[in-house]
Amino acid sequence: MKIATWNVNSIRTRKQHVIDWLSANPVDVLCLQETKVIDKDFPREPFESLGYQVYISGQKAYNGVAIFSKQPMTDVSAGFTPVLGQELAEEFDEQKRVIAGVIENVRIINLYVPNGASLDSDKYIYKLRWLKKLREYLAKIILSSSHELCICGDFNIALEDRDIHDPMGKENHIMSSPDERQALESVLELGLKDAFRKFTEEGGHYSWWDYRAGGFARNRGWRIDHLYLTPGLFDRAINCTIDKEPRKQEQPSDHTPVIVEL
DNA sequence: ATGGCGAATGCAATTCGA
Repeated sequence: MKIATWNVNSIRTRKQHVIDWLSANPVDVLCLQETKVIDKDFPREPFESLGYQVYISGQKAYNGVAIFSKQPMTDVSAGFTPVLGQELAEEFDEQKRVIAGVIENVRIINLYVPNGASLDSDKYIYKLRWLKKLREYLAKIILSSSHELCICGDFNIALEDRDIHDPMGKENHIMSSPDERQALESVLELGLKDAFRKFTEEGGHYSWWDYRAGGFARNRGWRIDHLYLTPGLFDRAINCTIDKEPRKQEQPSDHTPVIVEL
């Protein structure tokens, strides 16, 4: 089974890119972030025509997540509240950042973690609180179900310096500050391992490059899109790669797909 | 890195992203 994650930065703008990529790379599951569209306007048809079930949780202009799956998923849910309760709805589920479902005894949880803007921003506080809530959400799921987990998506965090093209002096930079790294480490302590690092130790491998200042051409990137697996799945992983091809196309997303093969 | 680029909204200029 192949599972991929890709922040497309608007599914309407990137529709043809995703069609082309899926035609060439017919993965079993594709998790998308930043779809940026309300559910009734999501372009379902081309992906259903490619043989995918389409599960979406979107909103106007910002955020938005989706899962495309070759086989129907069970127990599909959006947001934290189906697990943690309705009292969180306004604070955490107004922004559409979580969609999950089960396929072949694997629970796939697709995330778009808040960016945080900068360390002096209220959005950074929200990012840290959101990650703490994510930990509660995952802990409860782990306690109440026997499925293996694949937690994937745009985490907006480069966990280690080798995940950044130029890590010097990035302690106060969003996506690499100690507090947000610790918040993610705390999530991973539940028993999740980075699929990409099972196969690749060296730096220089990124999933996002800034549109500005020729970021991609100069490979000035960050590895912030991740696939984290519970131990049973991690053992089953036979490959995990970053496909830079879509980032080379005209009018690309600033992110590119990451794929794990189980 | 002061900004640089791109998308959405909505129709010009602003907000957001990372």
